[in-house]
Amino acid sequence: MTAAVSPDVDRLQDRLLQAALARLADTPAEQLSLRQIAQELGVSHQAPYVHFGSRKRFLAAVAGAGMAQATRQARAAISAAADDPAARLHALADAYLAFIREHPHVHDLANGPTVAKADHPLLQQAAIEYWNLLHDTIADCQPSRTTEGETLRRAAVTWSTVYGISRLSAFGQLPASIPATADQLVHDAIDQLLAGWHHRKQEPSHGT
Amino acid sequence: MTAAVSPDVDRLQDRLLQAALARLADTPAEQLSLRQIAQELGVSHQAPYVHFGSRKRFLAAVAGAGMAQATRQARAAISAAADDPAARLHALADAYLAFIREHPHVHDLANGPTVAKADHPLLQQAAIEYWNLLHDTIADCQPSRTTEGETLRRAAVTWSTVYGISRLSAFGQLPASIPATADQLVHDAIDQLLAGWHHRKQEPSHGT
DNA sequence: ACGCTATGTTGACGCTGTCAAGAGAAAGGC
DNA sequence: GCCTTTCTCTTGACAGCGTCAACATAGCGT
Repeated sequence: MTAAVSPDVDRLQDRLLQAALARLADTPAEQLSLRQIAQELGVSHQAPYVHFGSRKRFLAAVAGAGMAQATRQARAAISAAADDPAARLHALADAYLAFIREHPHVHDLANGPTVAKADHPLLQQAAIEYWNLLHDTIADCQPSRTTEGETLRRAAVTWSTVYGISRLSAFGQLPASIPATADQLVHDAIDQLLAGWHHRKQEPSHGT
Repeated sequence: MTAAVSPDVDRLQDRLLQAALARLADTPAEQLSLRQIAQELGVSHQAPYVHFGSRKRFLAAVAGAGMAQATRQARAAISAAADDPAARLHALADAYLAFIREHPHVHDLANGPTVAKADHPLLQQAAIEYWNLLHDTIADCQPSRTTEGETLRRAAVTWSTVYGISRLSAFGQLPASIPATADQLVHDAIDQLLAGWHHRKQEPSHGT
């Protein structure tokens, strides 16, 4: 039972994760080489293995670190938004879009079949925290009588929609003929969902 | 220049693709080995390379073959559905769900960063055909006065929603606490979208 | 002082994708 | 006829990869 005794004791672990995240900026996770990362940091090819045990667990930790960073950015974006629940939801969607655009391979790694949440506690924890953030932000947009089950379903659908548009857009899978940006599609879809929840028609207004 | 002179001349190419698809049933694309596939078919380790040039192009062809098969199944499902446009859209969503559940790794390969549509004509063609099927099925659900641009946007959002729910569900990313199956979420979301399309419209959206 | 645990190193193994060169058959012009 | 080209496929080699095993070195509690 020991935590970090001093801030720079186990820096290698963090440096490995940071180096991997840096490479993921322009390289898919599957062609990421542990040996190259180790060499880049000037350590032996076994150093990553010492700390993480296997490539899979290392990648899971990388994904966890990336997701944790995304969670922090999303929280900051929500805090900076207006006090309106709907505005905060839009801000969260913007943060999601920004994250997947800046780090598509981190997102792909965290949500793909390569690693499982059980592969590293960092990833498991990060996934829970991100989901809680999504859930709470969406729950704040619900009318007062909404049941928790209904809120969960709406959160799942909302997240899936933002996720789908963002991911298809990030990997260029949406046809170029569509006369809208991914941002427009996402915000329109959210407005539509919000309107459906409150079930009386009005013109949704949100800033940006 | 010749095409298939006889039905069993270039069978190796197809057999390679089929063997790869079979392995993708329970193995992620990234840990698929061309050498193993070749050995399984009793040919040399260079045989796949002869036909496809590189691992990337081979995987693109595999993804294309898988997508083409998915397109056929989706078409069949639509044909078997009732004559109602909404029923056909639901049937298409069911086919999509079934495909991603049966072949999650094929779907992941075709929509991920590993291969690009330009890597093999088969994939490019299959992507176009699937999109056309989606677009046409969704277009049939639009009120008569809908513009083509609006239809395109709605098709993109609808597809993204189905895609998001299906993919998150297929890879176990949706929390277990949600009191609904992926099928229920998908069909509820589609019903909501359909209702939104036919209901009195809110503000006309932005232009191009 | 001693051993334990954490942290890193070196060396080897089998597997992978890819390159290079060649074998054998079919196709087609002379 | 034959000769050349093309297509299909094989064999052999190479560097890079993840991983296993064994060893080195420090810090620390007892």
